[in-house]
Amino acid sequence: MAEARTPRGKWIEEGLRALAAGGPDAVRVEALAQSLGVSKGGFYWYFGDRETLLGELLDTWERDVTEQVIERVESEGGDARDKLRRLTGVVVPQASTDVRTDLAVRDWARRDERVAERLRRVDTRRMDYLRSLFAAFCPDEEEAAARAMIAFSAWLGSHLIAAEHPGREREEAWDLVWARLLR
Amino acid sequence: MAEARTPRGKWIEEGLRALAAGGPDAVRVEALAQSLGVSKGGFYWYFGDRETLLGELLDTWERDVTEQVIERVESEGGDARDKLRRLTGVVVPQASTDVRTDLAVRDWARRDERVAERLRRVDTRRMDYLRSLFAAFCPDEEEAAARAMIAFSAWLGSHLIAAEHPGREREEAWDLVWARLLR
Amino acid sequence: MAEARTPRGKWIEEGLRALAAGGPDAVRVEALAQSLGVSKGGFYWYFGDRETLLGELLDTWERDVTEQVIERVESEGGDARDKLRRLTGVVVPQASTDVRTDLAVRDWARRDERVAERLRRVDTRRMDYLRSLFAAFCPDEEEAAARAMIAFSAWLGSHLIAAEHPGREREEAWDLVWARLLR
Amino acid sequence: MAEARTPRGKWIEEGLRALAAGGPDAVRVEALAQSLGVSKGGFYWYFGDRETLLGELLDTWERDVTEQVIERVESEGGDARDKLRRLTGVVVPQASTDVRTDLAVRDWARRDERVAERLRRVDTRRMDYLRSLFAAFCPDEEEAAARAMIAFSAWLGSHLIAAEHPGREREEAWDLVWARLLR
DNA sequence: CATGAATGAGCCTTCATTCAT
DNA sequence: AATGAATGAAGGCTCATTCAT
Repeated sequence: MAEARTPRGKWIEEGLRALAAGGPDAVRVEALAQSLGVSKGGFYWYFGDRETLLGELLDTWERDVTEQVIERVESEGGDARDKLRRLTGVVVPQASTDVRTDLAVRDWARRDERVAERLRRVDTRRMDYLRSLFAAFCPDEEEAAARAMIAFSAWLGSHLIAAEHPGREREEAWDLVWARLLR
Repeated sequence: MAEARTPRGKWIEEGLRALAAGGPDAVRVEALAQSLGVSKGGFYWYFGDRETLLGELLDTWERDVTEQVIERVESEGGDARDKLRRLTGVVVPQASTDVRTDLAVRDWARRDERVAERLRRVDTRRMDYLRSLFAAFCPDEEEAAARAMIAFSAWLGSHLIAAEHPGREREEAWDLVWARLLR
Repeated sequence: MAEARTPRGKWIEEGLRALAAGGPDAVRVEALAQSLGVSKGGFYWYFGDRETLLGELLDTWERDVTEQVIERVESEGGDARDKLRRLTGVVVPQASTDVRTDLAVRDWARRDERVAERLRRVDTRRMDYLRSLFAAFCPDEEEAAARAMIAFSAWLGSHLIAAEHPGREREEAWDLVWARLLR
Repeated sequence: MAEARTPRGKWIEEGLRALAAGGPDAVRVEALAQSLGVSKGGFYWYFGDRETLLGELLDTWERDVTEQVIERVESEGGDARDKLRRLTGVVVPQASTDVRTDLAVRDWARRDERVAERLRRVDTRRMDYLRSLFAAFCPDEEEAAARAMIAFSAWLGSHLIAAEHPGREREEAWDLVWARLLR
């Protein structure tokens, strides 16, 4: 049994990389093949179809940013505030958990209802988790919900907003926002 | 001299519409022509090539979401809180000020440094304005900066996060967030 | 208004030629373009789709081998026997009425129900006409029907059967068959 | 020495099936392998390349529709008319003697001179046999030749002509034709 | 200004074939 | 003999662009 030179996983990995970098349109069979140093034909051995790959990219992303991340955060213990701090800091050397992948999927969802549905599922799952963490130290349910939303928005916003020198060091401003959320 | 059947502005308008709906890749010369009910010939008369149109779309967007919006908000008077309230509510039947355009540009910026530069300029301008409004009733400068960021993030986030039933009515949660910012 | 260098009709003509020579699979956009001395891209100006061309080839063939042929045969007068003689001899410098086109369509029909349906329509029309001609001098209806079938089969068969020296000159044998049908 | 899991004959059988169903273009190595439930590796073990298989399909077909059929018809005795009746009715559960195979080969012959040559050989052999049978009760040699041709054409035609309701029941009309040939 | 037509590059997919195991 | 994997040559389709009128 010969080992695959370019196993299925490699294609997905490269696909996620491309997705993060350039959105779904950048997930081009030929480009992936070239990045992997193989001929594009080989792609079809595994996937039959570009659509299929795209679907599996979403599958992988979905799993990694929900179950996997939550598990990781939970497994290390600590109180809700610790977990929240860890959550944003989860540095995973995985294309699927790259914020850019998240942003790319969000963009994609705006044009494709199937993706939108998935995103709804994923976001609902994440918001539920976030809210539950905030609820651990926010007596008011509404307050917890609001903080969860701000936290999520802030995470996205900090990667989306391009403003320079917003008064003082950008980083510091976000740290302040974050500190207030954990108060 | 007859009026142009399809003046420059029409192409830009349609271009912005396409950009908002499907991102830069959706700004296809042929598609625009079809939407306008003309052949693409006229397009090349005005723009020479697709890149040029794309550039002008950004020009238009840049002007509309900065100067134009600020002017409009300022011209109607009131205190800073009034202006902030108006800011988010600015309902303009213009493709350029559609949030989706903003999101599309943000996505685009991730792949194109030239767009990123523009976005930096625009975001900086907006953040400055936002911060100045918050500063009007926030004695602490850091606090004003933090609120400005949250406000901007919340604006984007409320259109980006797809979670369903975040505890209670989605709208209400965002209203709460907004109310806290204006406190 | 510039004259099309390669008008729609040219593509159809070339398509029929390819169809006659190699069956539907030989109707390749690229091959046609090359035969016409243009780039394959131009094809899509007219047809949008290979399927569309294929459909129009059938339309053209259908019209040419029914209405057109019958009209031509009828217009020159004479009695039924004259018309029958003319029918087989209709030498038209048109790809659509080339026997090979007929055979190609027949082959195609075996794999594609939509084509089969068309062929049924066409064959029914032709058989009706054939039968009506035979009926003009065959008192017995059954006899006319049988002769029509033999005539049609003979027409196809004479182009399909590849046997050499069937006893004597091939041509003569078919002439004999034909003579008996007109008796 | 284990038996071959998929012996040579299986490939040929499946190949003939594909040929009958979709013509030579449908004889695709991968498709055959899938039908046989194996990978295409074995194919190249036996045949080296597609051309070789195609050649053997023709070999098999040639043998089966000439020697084999004639032998079978002869072996059961009876007079010429009996044999003729049996000839058309030869129901063999073999892909090679399926009329569709015959039609496919005929189509193929139009595009490939090598196949055309084979078909000539086969048709000559069959016509000779047919003529000899008719000659047994047709004193006139020309008459026998004509009937042989009509018989052959009718066999092909009855499977080729798609007309509906040719006056009365299709079947009956062909029976009448056949009856006249045996008169 | 605008149309009809055509070009060519780029991408997706299929399939015969090859190769190491 | 057979499998999993990969190659490369077609061939279909899209789209920015060009050009003559």
